[in-house]
Amino acid sequence: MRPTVHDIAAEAGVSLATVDRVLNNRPGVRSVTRDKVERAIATLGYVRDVAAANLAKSRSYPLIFILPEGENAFMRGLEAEIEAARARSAVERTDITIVSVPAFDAAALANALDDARGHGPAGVAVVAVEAPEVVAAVARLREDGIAVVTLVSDLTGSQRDHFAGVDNLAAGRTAGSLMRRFLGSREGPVAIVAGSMRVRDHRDRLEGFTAAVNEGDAGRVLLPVVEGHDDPGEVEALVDDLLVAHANLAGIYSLGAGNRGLIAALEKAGRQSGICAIAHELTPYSRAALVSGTIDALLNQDAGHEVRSAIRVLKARADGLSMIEAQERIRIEIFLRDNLPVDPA
Amino acid sequence: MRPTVHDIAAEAGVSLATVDRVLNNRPGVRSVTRDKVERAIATLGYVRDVAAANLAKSRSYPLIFILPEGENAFMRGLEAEIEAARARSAVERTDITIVSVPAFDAAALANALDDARGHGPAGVAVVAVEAPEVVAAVARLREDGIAVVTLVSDLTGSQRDHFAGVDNLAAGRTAGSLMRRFLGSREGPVAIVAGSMRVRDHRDRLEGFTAAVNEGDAGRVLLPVVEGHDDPGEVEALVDDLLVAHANLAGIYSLGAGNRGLIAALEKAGRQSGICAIAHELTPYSRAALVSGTIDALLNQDAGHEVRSAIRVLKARADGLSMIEAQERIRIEIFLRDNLPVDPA
DNA sequence: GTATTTTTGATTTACGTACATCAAAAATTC
DNA sequence: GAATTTTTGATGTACGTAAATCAAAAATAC
Repeated sequence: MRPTVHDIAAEAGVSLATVDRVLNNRPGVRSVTRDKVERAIATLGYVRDVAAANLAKSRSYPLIFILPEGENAFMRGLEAEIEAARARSAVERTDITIVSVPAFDAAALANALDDARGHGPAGVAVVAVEAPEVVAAVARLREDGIAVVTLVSDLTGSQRDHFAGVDNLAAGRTAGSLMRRFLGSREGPVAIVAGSMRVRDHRDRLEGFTAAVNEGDAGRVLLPVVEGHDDPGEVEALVDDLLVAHANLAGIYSLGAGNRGLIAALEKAGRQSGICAIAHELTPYSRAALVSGTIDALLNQDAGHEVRSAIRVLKARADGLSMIEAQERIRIEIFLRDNLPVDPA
Repeated sequence: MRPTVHDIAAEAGVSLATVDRVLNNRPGVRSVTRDKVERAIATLGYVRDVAAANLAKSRSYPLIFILPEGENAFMRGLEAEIEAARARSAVERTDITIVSVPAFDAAALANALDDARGHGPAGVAVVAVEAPEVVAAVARLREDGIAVVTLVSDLTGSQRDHFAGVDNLAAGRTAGSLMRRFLGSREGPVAIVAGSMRVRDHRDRLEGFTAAVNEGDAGRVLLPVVEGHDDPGEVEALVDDLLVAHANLAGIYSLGAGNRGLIAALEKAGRQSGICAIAHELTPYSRAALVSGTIDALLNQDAGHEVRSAIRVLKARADGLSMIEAQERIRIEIFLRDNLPVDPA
């Protein structure tokens, strides 16, 4: 049987009230006594029964999720997963609020973080934009003892407790390696379409891709990176131009969102162009393009996993508990036509 | 605020005791009254607070894991994950027992299942071997109201509640597709090394691979499947023979375990042989071979995820609760040298 | 209508923890 | 050594559910 507070009291030779004072760092305990109790806790290997504690406290976890607005299919999928988590609120004792901010707008994001702080939540999950004011806003949250998790895109130099997202350097490398192997000896340059170099994940992917696609001998020519700001229309125009300017284009790596535009441009050009296309994130559009052969490979991060992970970590941090590291590792999923999960629709 | 049993009692106009009788199907309630209570439950959207209920019941979940013995690195890794879960028993209210049985031995497995039944656990997780006596043993467990989850390898036609493992048909297809794309126009046949056709996962992988590697035109010659029974020594001898017999061998697909033998044979032959090797399961050996370039791609199933998933599902089933489907989907992970997770060691 | 059985209500204790109150004991100050 | 402050103990209530007991009420049988 698992030891309880009563066992600690007996072991330490103090009353239940004193054990309670130590466990919940309430004042009025001499350090000698505190030591006795802490020794008893260590000896018995006591761990607080979180379920019972939460019951007694009627605890709930108010959490705030901040993510970019706009028609980015991945972000809307992420939001759907947060909604799904909200539906489980009763069971999980969470109370989730979703806040939308303009994409790639550091000032707006910093404001949203400060607003969140005003509500005194137990934790905040945020899709970060890298900027000093955002780092500062996160620091303020942490000073108030609010747990912070970055979601999808990390925030360099910040005090965030955890990053719920993939290793984007490795993701870029993986894309580069696949591009290299899929192209084999085929001639022609490779184009790269990004969203914005303002977000860490895009920068990381670019770096990884560039390194891996030319690993060994290769000598593959990479065209200058173009930015489509995750906007389908913008991306489509950019890819149209690329296809015109480079008749012998061998491959395209789309490392951001707006794949609807990429797919439209490629299909206009006719897939017989034989261009090897690698993109990110499984959405209804990109899925269809993978099945039809317009896209050759998709790298994906499981939005549902990220959201559930963020919630677990925020709850654990709010209670000062540890987490199961391996469970919170977000995988870089590689989808070919052959290993697509069953369509949920 | 979430409704409680008190709210139901008030809503239905009955006493707390009656609500309790209905909720825990105790006898002695007229069907008219039972209906009243059930309507109140529906109206208020009551869901039992599992944490509070478990506290009141001092409930624990005795679980039994049955897996094959032997030096199969993947299975030993799986066992380590079960041990890790056992270390969390106090927090998760589980009480986990591990049972080992000879590999590929249906009779021994059926006996182990019957033994497990004798202990009256809340649930059983089992790495299945396909055989009628195993199916029958699982049926007996289910008759006793014991939840059953198959782990890694499924059991066709059985009454198991859930399968915690990957879609091995898709895994085989994925391997085939990668082999086809990686080989490109390179000449030469492809060899296939299996463990045993007695387990469902190996049969499925073979089927998927065969279909995908020759998709489209391809016309790749596949050598007859050889069985190494997941034994490194046996596998090494088989691969040695293959390399001698087929000087122009283009690729090898190892769909079972015993990769230590495969790697040894390939390295003896010298990797300049330029054979494209694709195998399953990330272990210390296969990881090193992937890094060194002896193996080109590894398909993996996350043993930790499978174990945690099995536990979640068994607990939920034991309580008659539903699960988060997406969370229990075990992914087919594709590892290249470029997206290897950080070495835990 | 009485006797019997079945159904329902009222009440209590328990699970492990949190939190509050008040009295008693110990330590500190002067 | 008395007065004051700090520390500790004893006790009770609460969280939401489970489970048990016993009495009261209602339904059924004869």
